[in-house]
Amino acid sequence: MQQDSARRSNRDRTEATRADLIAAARKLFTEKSYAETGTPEIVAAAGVTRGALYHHFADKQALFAAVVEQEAAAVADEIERASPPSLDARDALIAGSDAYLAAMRAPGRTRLLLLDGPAVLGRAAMDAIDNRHGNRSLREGLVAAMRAQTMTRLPAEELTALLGAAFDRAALAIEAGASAEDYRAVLMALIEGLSPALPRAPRQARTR
Amino acid sequence: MQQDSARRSNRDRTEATRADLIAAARKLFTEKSYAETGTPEIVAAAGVTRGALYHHFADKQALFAAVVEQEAAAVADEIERASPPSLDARDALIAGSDAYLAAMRAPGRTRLLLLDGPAVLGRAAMDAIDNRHGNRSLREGLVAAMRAQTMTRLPAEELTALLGAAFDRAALAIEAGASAEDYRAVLMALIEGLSPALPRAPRQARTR
DNA sequence: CAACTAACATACAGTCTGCATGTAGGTGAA
DNA sequence: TTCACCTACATGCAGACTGTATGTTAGTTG
Repeated sequence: MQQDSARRSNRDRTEATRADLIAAARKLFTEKSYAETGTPEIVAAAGVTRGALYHHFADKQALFAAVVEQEAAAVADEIERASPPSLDARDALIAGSDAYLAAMRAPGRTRLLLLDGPAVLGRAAMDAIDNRHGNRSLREGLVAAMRAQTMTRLPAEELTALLGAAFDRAALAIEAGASAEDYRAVLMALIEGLSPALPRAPRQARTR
Repeated sequence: MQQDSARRSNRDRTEATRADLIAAARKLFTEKSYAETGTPEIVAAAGVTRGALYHHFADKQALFAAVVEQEAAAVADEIERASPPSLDARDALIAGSDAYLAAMRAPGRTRLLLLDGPAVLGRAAMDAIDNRHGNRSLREGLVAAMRAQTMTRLPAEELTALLGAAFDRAALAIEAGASAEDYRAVLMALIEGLSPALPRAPRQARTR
């Protein structure tokens, strides 16, 4: 009778414990920083012991990586949802940009993904995560725009990385209290600048 | 007789000890990371005890901040030396850009200034340091170019931050083994894109 | 030269990480 | 069904690190 809560398969136990740990760690890593969050605090919040943590994750960094991966996926999801394939290249790029900036306003996300992430996991590992999630959208958008002849042809990988870095910096500045409009304007000017052939219509409505 | 080494004024002692600590910390912070470098290791390399460290610096972070400040100043110095006021706005911008990318090739500098710095000190503190040193050059270059009508007028603060972020990302990628030429080309295209009125002459000299 | 202060060295308390060992519960084969 | 095995944890421990408090020596000042 008391089976319902007591009787759980090993796979269910693993899944639940891992999810609890990731959720607790996510909350703490976004409220404080990676360095300021200790594993005793995490496991207390998750309702398990440190033994469970070190059973499921190689070390504190591995748990952090799992949190980052999940959070990056969530951001990418918000972007994809905001820029459906029905939009043309330029509009999709703009919609995706705004969705990214909006998604990064979630408390603590900028520190998790843009400060602690690169420092703790390294730029290489962080690039791999980005390329699986957030930057993938941007890259596809840029490639589409270049294919549609609305953008100068440049190496996609490199352009994605640099524009992505600019977006990241804008997100950080906006969270720090800077004007979102100003940063958005500069970002758009940077992208606009890569569209050579287009007449320089100042602020034409975006119907296409 | 043995005064020469034994007899030192307090100010000399302080200066020497602080310099030794900063130098030792700089070496270790650039070889390993901030987190992987312990204060026992630093003071051993500097030839003092941890008591001296905590006498001169509030904590490990404060020592790190001093190292970052010094390193940022060194980078800014290399940039300024490469872009004298005799150059016109555009040439100075290009020379400064190349000098920055060259300066960031010093081993460990990208991690110190671009990964650990922001994560440990926070973006706000890091911005303050950048604005005193590296970014100042870039900002002045951009403002000069905008004044000379060779660049679209945009908010200087924001444009500097975003272009600076792109430069930073390029430096990281280049250190990771990416093609310096490709990243340089994309950076130049981004800057070039901000020069609207100019005919799209590929590489016209720019006497004014 | 005497009082005072700055520049350290030493010792200690608290906390953290990672691992090694122990145990209870789930699983698969006979 | 049962028994051997394995997975999922809990507990305890070793090493290391940070920051501070206290003690000592060397410089400074009236």
